[in-house]
Amino acid sequence: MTDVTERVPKVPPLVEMTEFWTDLSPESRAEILSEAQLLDFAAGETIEIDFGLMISGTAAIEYMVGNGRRCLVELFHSGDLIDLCRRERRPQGRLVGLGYGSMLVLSVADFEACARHHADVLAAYRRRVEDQTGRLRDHINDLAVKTPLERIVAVLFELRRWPEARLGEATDIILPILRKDIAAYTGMKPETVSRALRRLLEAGLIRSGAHDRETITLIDPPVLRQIANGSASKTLEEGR
Amino acid sequence: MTDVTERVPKVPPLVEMTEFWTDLSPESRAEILSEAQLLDFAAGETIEIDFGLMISGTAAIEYMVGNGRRCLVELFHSGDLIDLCRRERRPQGRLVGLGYGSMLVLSVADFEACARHHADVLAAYRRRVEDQTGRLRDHINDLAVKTPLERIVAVLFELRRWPEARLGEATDIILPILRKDIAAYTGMKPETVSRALRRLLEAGLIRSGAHDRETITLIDPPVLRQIANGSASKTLEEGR
DNA sequence: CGTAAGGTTGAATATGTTCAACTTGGGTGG
DNA sequence: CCACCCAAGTTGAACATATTCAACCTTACG
Repeated sequence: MTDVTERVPKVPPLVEMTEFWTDLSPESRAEILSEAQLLDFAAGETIEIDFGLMISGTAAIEYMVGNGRRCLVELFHSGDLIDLCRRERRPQGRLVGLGYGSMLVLSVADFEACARHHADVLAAYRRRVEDQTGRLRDHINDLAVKTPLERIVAVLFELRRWPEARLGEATDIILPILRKDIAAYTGMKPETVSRALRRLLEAGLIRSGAHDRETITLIDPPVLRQIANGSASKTLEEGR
Repeated sequence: MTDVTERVPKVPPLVEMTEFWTDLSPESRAEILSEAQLLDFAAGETIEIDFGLMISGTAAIEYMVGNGRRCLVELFHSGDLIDLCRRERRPQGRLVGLGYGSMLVLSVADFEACARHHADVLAAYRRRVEDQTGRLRDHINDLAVKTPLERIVAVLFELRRWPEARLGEATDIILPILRKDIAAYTGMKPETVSRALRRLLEAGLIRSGAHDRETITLIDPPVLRQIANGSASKTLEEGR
C-alpha cells in the first residue's frame, strides 16, 4: 500500500463514496488504486484521458458542429466511468469540465486485467455501463419526442438522481450545471430553457430561490413526474 | 462440440460473419455457443431477452410516451450486443424487431464468466460497448442540434456503415428499415423525412430507384458528408 | 379485386429560434 | 470601497420551420 500512496498522493475520501467504488472489494480497490492517478479539472478545461472514474464535480462530452452549434452529449458525475478509448470515431467530441472536479485516471489495460482477476470488478463495470447506457437511451428519447417543458422536467429528475443531490432534501435540487449547459444538453437554446422554467414557476409546480437560481424545489413531484414522462394531461396547458 | 450442435441446432453461417464473432478465438466461440440459444424474430415482435448477440436483421429499442409518441432509441444490427439486464430502469422501453432476423440468446452469468477466462472475450465485449456507446453519443448530437436534412443524411451514412451494407456498392444504400422507422429514430414525422429526402433528390445529391424506394444512391458523398456533419455551406439553401 | 398500411404532397397552424435590449451577479482593479 | 466589466440569464417581438391535418398515391396481400 505504500506504493499506492506514492502514486496517488492524496486520495480524497470522496472516492470512497462513489457508487462504482462501493461495489468493489478492498483487494480490487487496492489493485485499481495502485495504477491510478488523480486528476483535477476546472470549468471549461479539456480533459485528455482515455479511461477514468469520476470522483467529484461534473464533466461532459461536448460536440461541436458548424454554425457554432454546441451540444453536451453526455453528462458525467461522481461514480461514472468515462471511456473514450475509441475517440477516433469522432474527432469533434471532447471531454470538458463543467466546474471544478476530480477523477481517477486509469489504464485500460490494467483495468481489463483487473476485471479478469476479480469478478466484482467486472460486475461493477458492467453495472456502470448498463446504467450509463440506460441514461443515454432515456436522453435520446427525451430529445426525440419530448417538448421543451417535458425535457426540462426530465432533466430536473435526472439531476435529482445524482449522488450529490441525494444528500439534500428529496425535493430540492441544486443545479450542478449552468442553464446554458442545460440548454446544450437538452438541445434547446438558453432562452427556451428560461421560458420553460418560468412556465413551471408560474404554474406553481416548482419554486426557486429569490437570489440563488441554482436551487429549485419541486412542489408537486407527482405532476412533474407525469410531465417528465410525457404523459401529462392538460395541467400546464391552462397556464399558458 | 456435440453439445453445441444440440443446444444450437442450426447455427447459421451468418454468425461467423458478425463483427463481434470474428474478434473471438475458436475456444471462446465454442464456450459461448455451448450456452447459447438461437432466436428468430419478425417485424413488430417484442423480443424478450436480457442479453444476446445480433446475428442478422434489424431490431430496436422502442420507447412509448403519452400522446402516441413513439421513438426508436437505438438500432441494432448484425454483430451488436444487446444488453437489457437493467430493464427495470425504464418500463416503457422494449426490444422490438424491425424485420425478420435472428440472434443468439446468451446467459449473462455465463458470458461474464467467459469474459473472465478469456481475455479476447472481454476485449471484444469492451470494443462492442465502446462502439455502440459512440453511436448513441453521435445520435444524441444529431437529435440535439441538427436540422431534419442533416439528420437524414447522417442516418444514411450510419446505415451505410452497417455490415450488410458493406457488401454492396460503396455509394448504394439499401435501407434496412421503413421510412416511418427512420422518422421514429430521428425524432421527426414521416412527412418530414419524405420532404427531406425529396430535397436531396431535387438537389441532385442522391438518387433513388424509380420503383424500389429502398435503394438510395449517394451521388455526391463529399457534399453529403459535409451536410451530415452540420458543416455544409449554402449548397442546399439555393434549391429550397 | 378490395383492403390496409406505408408513403407522399399541399396548406394552415403551432412553436422554437432568432435578434435585440435589458437585468443580474461575480470578479477585477483603481 | 466603489466603479467597472463581463458572462449568464431574462424578456419581448418577428421570424423560420416542423407539425398537423387532409387528401391522395402506391404497394402488398388476402
